[in-house]
Amino acid sequence: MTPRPTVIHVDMDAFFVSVELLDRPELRGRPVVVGGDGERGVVAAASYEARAFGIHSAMPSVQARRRCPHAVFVAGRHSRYAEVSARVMAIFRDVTPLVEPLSLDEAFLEVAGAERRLGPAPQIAAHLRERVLDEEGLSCSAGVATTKFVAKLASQAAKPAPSEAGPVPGLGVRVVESAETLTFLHPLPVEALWGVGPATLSRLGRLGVVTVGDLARLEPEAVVAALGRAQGRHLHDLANGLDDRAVEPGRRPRSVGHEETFARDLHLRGQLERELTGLSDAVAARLRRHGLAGRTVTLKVRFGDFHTVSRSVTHRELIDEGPALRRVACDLLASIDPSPGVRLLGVSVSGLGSGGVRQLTLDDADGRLGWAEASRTVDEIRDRFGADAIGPAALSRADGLAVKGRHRQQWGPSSDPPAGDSTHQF
DNA sequence: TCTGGGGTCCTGCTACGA
DNA sequence: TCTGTCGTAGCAGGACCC
Repeated sequence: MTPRPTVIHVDMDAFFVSVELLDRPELRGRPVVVGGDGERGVVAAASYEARAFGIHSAMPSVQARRRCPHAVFVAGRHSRYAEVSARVMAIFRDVTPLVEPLSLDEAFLEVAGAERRLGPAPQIAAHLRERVLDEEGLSCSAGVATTKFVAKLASQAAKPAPSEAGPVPGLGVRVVESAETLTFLHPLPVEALWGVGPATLSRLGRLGVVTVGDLARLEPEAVVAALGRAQGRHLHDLANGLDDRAVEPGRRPRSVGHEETFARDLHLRGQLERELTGLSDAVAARLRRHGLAGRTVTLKVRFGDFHTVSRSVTHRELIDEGPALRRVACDLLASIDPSPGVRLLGVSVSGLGSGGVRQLTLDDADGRLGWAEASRTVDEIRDRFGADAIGPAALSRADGLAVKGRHRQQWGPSSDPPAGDSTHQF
């Protein structure tokens, strides 16, 4: 018996832009770009009107502005998108508990268990679209298939298309029956497969692969020889419609990190150590919010020429406090010469476990105040007054150098960094 | 023509203990 | 005691995704 399609992939249409248009309806019908507006900013999302000018996400903002000088640039508001996303995900969970969010604006749903109540999967997909539109005023596209990756490709096939005359509505829901899987997949360009980026595309190109069908027809050994064992087998399977990954609700994060590109390169170790204070504080706060702590700390440094290095160290103790994390990060920074100019600095923590157990704290170093207690108090203040209400005193300075609210802009340094600050310090 | 920030996963290398 | 091998963990880098 052929399997029925019961996996749904739902993808919000131009999500960040659509949320902005909810709050600023006067911008409807205009090319709108959400993202960083500084010289080093990038586009996070573009309206279909902006896409008609060739603007797409991850494009440098300066390039987007050149392509469409009359576009409206809007700074992103991550917390607002997260808030709307949570309500959309709640609608999905109302239909099935088996929801696997991929990002703020898309998720997989396994609906086999909901079909008796709500009808076959294509009907459920249409029902979900209606509810998201009715309750949140947002449009989304859905793909329905027997496997996750085909459902994802199907949702892309259901999306609206940009055009100079405005967006052309898509199917809304695209269903790929089991028997239809290969005829759907094989004409697609091979880069449509999840996991084929520029580097893999170029390697496959050397084998004469252009479409998914070309890849499917190759011997698996040839693909493995070109791409390595794991990726080669995986992509060859996908090209043949094989994907046994299940929808996994409630996946735990494997790492938590924070990184920041500076408005201009930093050359002095002291400047970088100061930045590490803010980054470590932000990472530690997020770890605690999720009830997590980690053993491995990784420092990422990108130089002005885009050359990027990382240094990591694994400790016995779990870390979830800013000062302890900063100390480890500064130790890692000591092995790097910043004098050529550092463009980006990042701190991440992996090897995660449950937080709230014995941790590496400043108490170990100098026997003073318990930072665990101070961290909890900081968390409570942020819960009440917002993420920027309190911050490390080391980040308070008057020269405005490369400092921005850790929780404001996410798509590159602003062209107009916030001056001064009214936060409490510690 | 210029490349953000949040992640995941894989590979190759090295160190280390059995 | 020395040498080789194997498995594993840690580290660094790269590719990819949204």
